[in-house]
Amino acid sequence: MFSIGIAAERSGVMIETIRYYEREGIVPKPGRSTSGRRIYTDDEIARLRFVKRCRDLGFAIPDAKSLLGLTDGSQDRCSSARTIAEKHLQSVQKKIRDLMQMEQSLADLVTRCSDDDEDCPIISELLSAPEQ
Amino acid sequence: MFSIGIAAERSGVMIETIRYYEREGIVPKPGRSTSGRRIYTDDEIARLRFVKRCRDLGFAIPDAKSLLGLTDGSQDRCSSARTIAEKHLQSVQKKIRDLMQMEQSLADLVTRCSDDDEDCPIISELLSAPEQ
DNA sequence: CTACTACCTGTAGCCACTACAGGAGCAAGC
DNA sequence: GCTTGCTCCTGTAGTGGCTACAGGTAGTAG
Repeated sequence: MFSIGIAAERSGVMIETIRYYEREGIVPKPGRSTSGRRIYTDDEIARLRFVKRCRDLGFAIPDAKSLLGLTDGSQDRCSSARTIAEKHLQSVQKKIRDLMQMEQSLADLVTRCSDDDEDCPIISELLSAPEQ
Repeated sequence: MFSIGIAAERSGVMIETIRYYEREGIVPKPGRSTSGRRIYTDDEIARLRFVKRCRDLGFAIPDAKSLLGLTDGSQDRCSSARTIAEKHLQSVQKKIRDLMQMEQSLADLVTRCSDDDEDCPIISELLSAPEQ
């Protein structure tokens, strides 16, 4: 049985964030001491760590909640989990593509920039009207 | 002289966003008609488009504001612009690296997932305690 | 007994919008 | 001239996922 501070330390989730997760119903409410302090079991700390790992992998909170829901031994856990993970993987891949496009455009601008104040490509290209 | 609707259409910035930019001082306040409606010049629409392009390239609003400030022919525009762009380029590259790391981890999980409910790697790896 | 923590609740702030609610003005058709 | 419907106005609240207070209580160490 652990205090929220210990739970934070062991799960890697900040205290304020733990309370936020509880408020939002992402993790179940833990027990309380007589004086009203939260008391966490190992199991509850594992749940917090689970959510942290999901978040580190970029899953949105609702996805993390769904994945956490699968840990209690429901049917078709694996295919459900894979569906969520594949969907997320695709969105990560799209983000990477978008960012690489951005990177290309930015690198172009920076490369072509040659301290010529009269024709700075960064300024002038951003200013130029699009063909629309 | 154009209404906010036309300005939105020509700049690609949504009406609500234009008002937001004005409120936040990112673009200067346009003139008003006698009945209080905003009136935009070509120049002001070009500024909106400039901010849009900056945002599309992922620049933060303060950066977009700085870059927009350079369009009025200040000294060292080009090197100032390049400094901002290089810094942003680096942060984009870092984001790409982080996302590719995520992608790798996710792809691993999905690949190793084989509909085995007893040992779904997505669930079990997320649940397993880290060595810490 | 005092000082210092760790904890509590509730609320506001972050970013960059987005989406209302509730009202006013304006142009076109009847 | 009157209605209809469109665009515009202001002001405020919501989004996601936290993070950071303010102001208070409880427990512990010296």
